[in-house]
Amino acid sequence: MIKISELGEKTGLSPHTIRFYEKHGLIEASQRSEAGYRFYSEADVRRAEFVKAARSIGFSLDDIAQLLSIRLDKTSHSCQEVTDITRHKLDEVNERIAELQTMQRSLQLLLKSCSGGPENATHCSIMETLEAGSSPVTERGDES
Amino acid sequence: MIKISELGEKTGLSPHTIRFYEKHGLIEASQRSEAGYRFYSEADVRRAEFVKAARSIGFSLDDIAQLLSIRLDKTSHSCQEVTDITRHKLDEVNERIAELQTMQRSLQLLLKSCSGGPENATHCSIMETLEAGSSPVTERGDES
DNA sequence: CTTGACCTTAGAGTTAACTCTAAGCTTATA
DNA sequence: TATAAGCTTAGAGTTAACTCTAAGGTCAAG
Ligand SMILES: [Zn+2]
Ligand SMILES: [Zn+2]
Ligand SMILES: [Zn+2]
Ligand SMILES: [Zn+2]
Repeated sequence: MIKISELGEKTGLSPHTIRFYEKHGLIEASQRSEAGYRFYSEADVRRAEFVKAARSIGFSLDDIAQLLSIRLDKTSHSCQEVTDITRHKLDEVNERIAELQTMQRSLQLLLKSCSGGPENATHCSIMETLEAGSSPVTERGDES
Repeated sequence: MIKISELGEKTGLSPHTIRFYEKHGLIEASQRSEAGYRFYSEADVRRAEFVKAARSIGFSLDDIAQLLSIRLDKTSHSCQEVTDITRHKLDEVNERIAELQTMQRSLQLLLKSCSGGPENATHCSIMETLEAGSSPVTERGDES
């Protein structure tokens, strides 16, 4: 049985974060001392490590709550349930990457168009593009 | 001179958002009616469109505040200042894309390892990977 | 018996960019 | 002159995942 700071060291989570996860039902201390100190078993540590691993991959706390409930009773949950959660997360990630890549292209085009030199910004093509009200990537066929 | 809802139609921003931007110094109504109604000039519209364009590209409100102060007096600001802001934003975007791509690879590997079928999750390789405490991408050379 | 490190709780603060609510005033239209 | 649409403000709520604070209790070492 280890205390919260030791669990923190083992998992790389801060005691604050561990308590926060507990409040959200992700982590539990299977024992408390008389004074109320949390004590964690080996199984508690494994659960906390599971949470940490899932978090590192990018799962949300809600996703993790679902994965943990599957973990608690694997026989009554299917691989499909697990892949559904995973695929859904992957979809979100793909969507976000696509959005960011659009920004990336816009920013790269802006940078390519401007010298970046010490001359004043009177004729800066970045400013001009923004003033034209169009993103440099979205600028396809707006008027005839 | 147009009212706030018309500015909203022209820019695709809601009146709420326009007032929010005003509170943060991005947009201003150059006139108010006696009753206090905001009235926007052509120049105000162009400024709002600038904000909208910059926002669409992904600039933060703080970035936009800087770009606007350059726009107000282009002769005393350089192209370099403009590219600095743009490059800094691009760096952030690139960094975020890299993080998301790491997640993407992890999630893809997880999905590849699991059948996703209706069998129960007792031997689910996704669960096993998470229980091993390692992300499937970060799993290089941890022990000897 | 006194430090000092660590633990407890409830609850507030952080970040970004909105988004909405309440309560009341204005304005155009029928 | 109603009625409805639209405007005003201040301020609260939203989201996610922490992060920190305050005020106090516990415990091992010297
Ligand atoms: Zn289920
Ligand atoms: Zn330039
Ligand atoms: Zn400057
Ligand atoms: Zn599986």
